[in-house]
Amino acid sequence: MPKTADPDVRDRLIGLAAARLAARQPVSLRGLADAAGTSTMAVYTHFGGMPGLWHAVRDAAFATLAQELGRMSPTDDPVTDLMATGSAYVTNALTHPDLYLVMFDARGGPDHPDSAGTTFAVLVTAVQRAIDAGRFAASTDAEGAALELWAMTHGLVMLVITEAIGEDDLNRHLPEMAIAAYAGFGDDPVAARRSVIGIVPFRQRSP
Amino acid sequence: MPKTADPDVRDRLIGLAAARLAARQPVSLRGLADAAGTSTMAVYTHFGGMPGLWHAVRDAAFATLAQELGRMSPTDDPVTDLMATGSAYVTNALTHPDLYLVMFDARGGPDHPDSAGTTFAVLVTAVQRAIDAGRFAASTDAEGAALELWAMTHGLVMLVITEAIGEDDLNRHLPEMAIAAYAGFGDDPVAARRSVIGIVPFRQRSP
DNA sequence: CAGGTTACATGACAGTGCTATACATAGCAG
DNA sequence: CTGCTATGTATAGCACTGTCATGTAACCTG
Repeated sequence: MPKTADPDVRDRLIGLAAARLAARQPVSLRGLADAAGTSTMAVYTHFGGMPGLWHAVRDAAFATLAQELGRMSPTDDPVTDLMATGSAYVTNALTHPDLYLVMFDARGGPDHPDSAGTTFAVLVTAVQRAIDAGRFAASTDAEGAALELWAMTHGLVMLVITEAIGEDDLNRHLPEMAIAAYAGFGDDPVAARRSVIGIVPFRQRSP
Repeated sequence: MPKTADPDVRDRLIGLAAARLAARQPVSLRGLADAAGTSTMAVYTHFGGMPGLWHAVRDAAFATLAQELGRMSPTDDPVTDLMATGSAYVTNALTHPDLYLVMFDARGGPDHPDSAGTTFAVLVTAVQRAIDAGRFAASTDAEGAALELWAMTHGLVMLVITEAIGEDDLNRHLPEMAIAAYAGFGDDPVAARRSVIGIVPFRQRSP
């Protein structure tokens, strides 16, 4: 009996929100509805309100990131792949800093476990490959190691986005931090250092 | 000739803003002015607007943190002191998570260099002590090493505050990450590990 | 004590997210 | 194919936000 909601409107709202975010324009309920050619109520039927919209934007951003990281073609060196994954992660974050902030907005509330989870799983898999290849100690906890790599990368990225440090600081220090982490996971420091060569720069140019 | 602004009103506004932040109450211009027993214009004469108020709150938070970290009494092991500094940093952040978010709010704009700078200087000094004591390689860049330790700690803290990971994850992984970093700075891994013992837990209890 | 300058009070304005109500439309029952 | 019903959407208003123009009163200087 019901009239079905138009999923196109939903996608348009999410896309427009991300676009205004990227353009550093204020993203407001009325502005979004006008741009989408609908009324403010559409946001409530589809998302239940602005927080719900932000939640959907965040989920979409994580899905895009997971897809982006997932389609990287692995080389014969799993540690090099790990470093390349980190590089892609940083590039994504610094190319869309406002979207990255929404992804990690503290006012986001608990999300579906598959939002950030699937993205994190990509990293865990990459770590597991390094373990299986014997580069990391067999006793290494893949999830724990992935969490540590994620945390250090996230920290540098956040400091860059909040302008506490410069982008050059990130390019200078992330390789060194990664090498130290890899060594801590039982990798040969020399091999770890070799795996990092040629990965930088993390981003081609400023936007 | 002029009528001088009351610095007491200024301090009261900053303190009330921080208090409402800690109480997780919405901090609005009118609510603040009412609680401070003044009018909304006081915020404009003292801070030029709400962004200026947030800026002042952030500066005050950094000053408090620098003072808190600075009055830690050094032991005979500079690396242990470094770890203790990190522990105090984490405790401060997780005890006042909303204030921590304001300190690193991306919409804060460029701040006076002495705001976060003096806090960071405390960490640089602690690293320099480890270098002078021969625990870190003499070739170690004190500022660079401090930045790396800061970034990894900040990353873990932010992930905890945004509820991407749990507080127990931080307690579990920060020591390991620090040990790996210390080793990368040239410290003996065994000595590094010994320096970390007894530092955890980073926070006594949940708030 | 007078003058001028400034902090602070009042009120209005544009904008925000949210929601109660009215309307239009899509889908199923007959 | 018709009519009912359930649902998405439009409209308008509410309470709230930060900002600023104006007015008043207090202060310091000369």
